[in-house]
Amino acid sequence: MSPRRRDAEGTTSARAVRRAELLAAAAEVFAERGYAATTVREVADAAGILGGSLYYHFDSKESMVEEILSTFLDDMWTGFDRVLKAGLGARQTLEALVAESFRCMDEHRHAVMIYQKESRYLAASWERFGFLADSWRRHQDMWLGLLDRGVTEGDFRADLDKALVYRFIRDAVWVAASWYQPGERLSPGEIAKQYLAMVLEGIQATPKS
Amino acid sequence: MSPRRRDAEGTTSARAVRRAELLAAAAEVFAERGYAATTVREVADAAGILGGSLYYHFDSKESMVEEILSTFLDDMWTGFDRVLKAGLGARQTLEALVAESFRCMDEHRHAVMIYQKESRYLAASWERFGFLADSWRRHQDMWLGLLDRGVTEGDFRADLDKALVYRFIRDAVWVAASWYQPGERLSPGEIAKQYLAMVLEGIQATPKS
Amino acid sequence: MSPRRRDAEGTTSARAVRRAELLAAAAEVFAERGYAATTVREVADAAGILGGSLYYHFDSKESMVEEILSTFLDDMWTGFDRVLKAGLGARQTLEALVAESFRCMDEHRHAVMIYQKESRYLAASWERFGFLADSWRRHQDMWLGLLDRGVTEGDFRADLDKALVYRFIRDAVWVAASWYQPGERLSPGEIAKQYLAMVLEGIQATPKS
Amino acid sequence: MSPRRRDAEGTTSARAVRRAELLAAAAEVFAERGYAATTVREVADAAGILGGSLYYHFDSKESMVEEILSTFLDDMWTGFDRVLKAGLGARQTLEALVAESFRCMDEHRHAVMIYQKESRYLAASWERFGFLADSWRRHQDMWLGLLDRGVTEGDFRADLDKALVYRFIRDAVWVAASWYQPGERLSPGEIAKQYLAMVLEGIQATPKS
DNA sequence: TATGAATGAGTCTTCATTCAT
DNA sequence: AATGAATGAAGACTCATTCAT
Repeated sequence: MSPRRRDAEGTTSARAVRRAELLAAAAEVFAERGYAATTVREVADAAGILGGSLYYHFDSKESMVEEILSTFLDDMWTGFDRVLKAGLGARQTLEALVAESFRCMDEHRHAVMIYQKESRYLAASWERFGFLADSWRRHQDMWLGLLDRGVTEGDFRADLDKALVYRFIRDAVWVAASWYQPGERLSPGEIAKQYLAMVLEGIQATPKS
Repeated sequence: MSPRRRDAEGTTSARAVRRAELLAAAAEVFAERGYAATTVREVADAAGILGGSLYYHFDSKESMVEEILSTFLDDMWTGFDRVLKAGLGARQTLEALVAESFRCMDEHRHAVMIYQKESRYLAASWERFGFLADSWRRHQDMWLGLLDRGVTEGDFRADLDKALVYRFIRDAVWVAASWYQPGERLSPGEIAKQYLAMVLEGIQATPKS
Repeated sequence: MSPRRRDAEGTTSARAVRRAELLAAAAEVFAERGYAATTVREVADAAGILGGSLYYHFDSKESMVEEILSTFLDDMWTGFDRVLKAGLGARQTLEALVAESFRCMDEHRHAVMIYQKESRYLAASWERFGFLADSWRRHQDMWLGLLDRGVTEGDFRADLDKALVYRFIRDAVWVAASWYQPGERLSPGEIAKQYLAMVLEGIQATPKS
Repeated sequence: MSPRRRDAEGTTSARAVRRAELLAAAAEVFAERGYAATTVREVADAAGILGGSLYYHFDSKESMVEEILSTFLDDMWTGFDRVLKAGLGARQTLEALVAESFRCMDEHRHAVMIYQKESRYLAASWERFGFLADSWRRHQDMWLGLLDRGVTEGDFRADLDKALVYRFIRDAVWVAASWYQPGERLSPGEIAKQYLAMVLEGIQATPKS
């Protein structure tokens, strides 16, 4: 029986638990220092073992990031799909997506940072990371579609360049990962609320009419 | 007049011109691939010379990024300082800063991308990059001060978390560097205008009153 | 008992043994070819491993010479100090020091050669090798002091320039390292005896009185 | 007419003068830092020109040392041969050789240092430096022959190992180059006298008989 | 499961040397 | 004669990876 086999019955085996621990350590270091600049030894140090020992659990440094990112993306798209299937209006969909994004950030903070910073480089360098480019494309389609619908339905302004708006929202939301600290002052929900306020209504004081 | 002569009167000497060319090539590659993941050979290839030849002009890979970043930051802060000294109201200051940011992005696109992605890593790893952390701090002080003033003066909404707003604007603006292509559809000025519209008024359709 | 265990009680751990082996190989090559002219690959070849593998054990080429030299100097000064504390007369002290020098040469032949040839360059180039200059100074003080005492006590001639005599002895003794082959014709003790005969009595045939 | 041609009629051409200047600068740096550790740029710096410019005068770094050393050796052997042909007794020959050695050291100090430190490495590494090994052999033959004669003629003690005495004298004399400063306290002649006193009579105080 | 020693490809950097000007 | 930009081979060092224990 191979020690690498996926656990048959979904039991969270000791092995899977250890993998998750190691990946959490790896994600933190990758997020902080950048994937390319991080050595396997640094990952191992963070996990409290020696460099070579990581290779008992993982094939390579690459397969570590891959697993970190795909785990996060699976979760994110599960969440997004749930929202998209809920049959909400454009504006409420947007609100739900932003909320979902911040929830993801709360749970996969380091993965999100890596996704932000390294996607392009990874996708461009190795075929196995093609799924990252796919995810960005899906992201774009989702948002452009939503913005279209929102304008049609009269929820969103029609005088803005949609490609610009898409990037504006995408970036503003995701870059938050780089400063967000779980368990700090603001909860993901509160941040989402304030972000939505800014995005939807702007930061300008409304003239008392 | 020999090109060898030290340039006394600010004449751009042949040497300085060559340095600038090489740095432009380096900036592009660093921006695309990431500093750590870029090899000196790739930089040299992009410049059309051999790896070792770069060391005639620069001490090290590090000193190349250093010069790229400091040149950009000098220009940026010169621009920002000009705006800040102009004695404008909070809202107009914000508009001018955003416009200035996009102008910088137009001129130093790759440097901006590097500044975005690598600042933290560089500043944390080597003392010589302390000026990056300084710049971020100054950035933050500038924006927080401006937001404060804007709220006081009644230009900006008072119900938002200022730290959040600061990061929101900072990120939304700067991350644009990662997709902005000089000479494409939208000019820096137009992008700035649309960004300001979103930031100030939001993307929500205004209810016909 | 695992060889991995940290050696608490001064047990020579496997690691320390390996280091010593590698340093012995390095010392031989450095002594033969000169430190600067020796490549890390040559050291590794001499040790039967690959270049990169040396860096598992040592930080750098520099730290290899440093360890070679400091190990030797520690031993040498331990020996000299023992002699100096023995309360012998000047002449006997000189004899004991020369004997001790040849014993050191027997045990640390390559380190001595390196000490002879590279001290000045190393000490002048890197601060970390300041201990070499210190050792030379101590050497000088020791010999000048001894010669002074010897003249005072009537053991040594008074008509010679002491600085010259010091250098004469120092050089004559230590340069022997460059031709001395352990286990050859003459033992360290015999060489010391003959050297002392020359230094003390000269090579001139004594007139039959 | 090639610019490299040897001046036909022994005229000290401007070219030859410049070569000598450059070689003097090179010798000083080689002596100080060691041949292998010295860069061509350092030689050029010492000469006040740029690295590449040296190649107008010399073929290579190697040919610089070669010329430095062969010039010195030619002079030295001319001097030694004059002494050997003078038909002196063994003891007086020895005195004359030592005196001649110190005269050479005075005139070719840096070359002597290089000869001392780099001969073995150079001779072992490149065929063109075979003349160095030849010189050492000739040296050895000369001294061993002289010592033999001196013992036979009753000038020197018979109870010493001749190979040892040879090395003793050779080293003691030549290593002086490493500390000798022309124009300091002692003249070459005085140093020679004191060295001879030590070598011949020893440093021991002679019992008042 | 983990260790620790080693591998070997690859990286940054140095430097002797060339050459057009 | 000398400059300064470039070459290209080689050197020190790094690091992902392997493997016997």
